[in-house]
Amino acid sequence: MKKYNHTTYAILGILTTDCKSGYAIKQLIDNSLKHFWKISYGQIYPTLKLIVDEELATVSISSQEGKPDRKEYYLTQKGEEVLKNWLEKPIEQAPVERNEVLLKLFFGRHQSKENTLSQLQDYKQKLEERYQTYSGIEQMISTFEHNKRDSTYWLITLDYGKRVTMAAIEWCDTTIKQISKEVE
Amino acid sequence: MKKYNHTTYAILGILTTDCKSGYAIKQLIDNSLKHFWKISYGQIYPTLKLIVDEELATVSISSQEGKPDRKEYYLTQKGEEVLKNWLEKPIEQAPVERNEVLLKLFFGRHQSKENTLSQLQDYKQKLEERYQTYSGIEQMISTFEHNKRDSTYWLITLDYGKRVTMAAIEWCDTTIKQISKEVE
DNA sequence: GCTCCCATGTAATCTGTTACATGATTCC
DNA sequence: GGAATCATGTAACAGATTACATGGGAGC
Repeated sequence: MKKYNHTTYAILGILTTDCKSGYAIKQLIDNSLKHFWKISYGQIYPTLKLIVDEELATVSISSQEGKPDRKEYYLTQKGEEVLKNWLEKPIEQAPVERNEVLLKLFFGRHQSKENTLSQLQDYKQKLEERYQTYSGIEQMISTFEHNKRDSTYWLITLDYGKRVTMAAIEWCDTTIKQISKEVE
Repeated sequence: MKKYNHTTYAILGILTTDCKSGYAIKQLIDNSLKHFWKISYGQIYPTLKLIVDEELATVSISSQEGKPDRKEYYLTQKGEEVLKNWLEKPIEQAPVERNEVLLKLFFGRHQSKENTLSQLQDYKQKLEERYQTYSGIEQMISTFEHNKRDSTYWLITLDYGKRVTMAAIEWCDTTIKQISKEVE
């Protein structure tokens, strides 16, 4: 089976939801997916074009009252097969996250401890804000979203974000303590 | 102060260590940095050229016995200032990691539970292998590296990797249990 | 008319990988 | 001579962001 890039698979996946247009796809990403998957319009529209060229979906124009027309994309049989095939294939490798803080820390020997500490404190604060964001979304889903089938997977991804973020926060704490002690 | 990209800063940082040539930079990355920062030759050599053009470093050819000549790069005053400036600047945002497993899971409603489970088990295994790798390196450093100043920062970055990986493994366990229960 | 949101799209640019080309030196 | 390691480099391609251009419709 022909290979496509990750962006294509992500968009095919989104097209199985209620989001059928380029604009709606972007909204879904900005509302829900952005914590682990971002796509810009500069990718979305060209990719939708490719998807139609490859006959993975068909387009039709939908008129809406009070709003401009929009193009709606619907997966073809072939599109569904390509998506299914990707969903069933194990990932090639766990992602290697680029981490600028670790990079700066690696050069820590050539910095003042005070600067290293302030980097760590800043990082910790950003992580705590992120954790709060995740918790807030979680609360909102638990409170308002009673469609269990939808919300379950949503909550699972949030749980991932929270756990990993919390582990990083704890690392910050430990490291800050350790380096502080060395300053004395 | 003029802005450069992350790759440039990373290379400036590496040039403060004993690694002074393009080849040596690549070795350092493959040996130590690759878990949170990868760079290919296709970036290294052009960036080194840029660094010299911008007068952040000077080059000289170094002859070695029994090996081909190599070019050695040394930071200029300006290069050191640019590096220091970057090291002191707080990061703009904590990195957003693309996660293909979460993406697939997000579309989980449209998959069989069995497939979701097998994705999770595969992911867990990859994470466990990674954890073992980190532990192995840690052991090696603790055993053989007695230069405390160097190894401290080294161990801190490894600790980060271990904590975050372990959190992800625990998430896998919880999620696998939860989804298994739903299958019944 | 102006602003805001809805909606689609593209061009320029940046970032990064992969594959290839080249050649010195050592050891077998 | 051949293989392995050391060493430098580039061209083609892939992936992604940013900024811009365009325009419909609603509400003030």
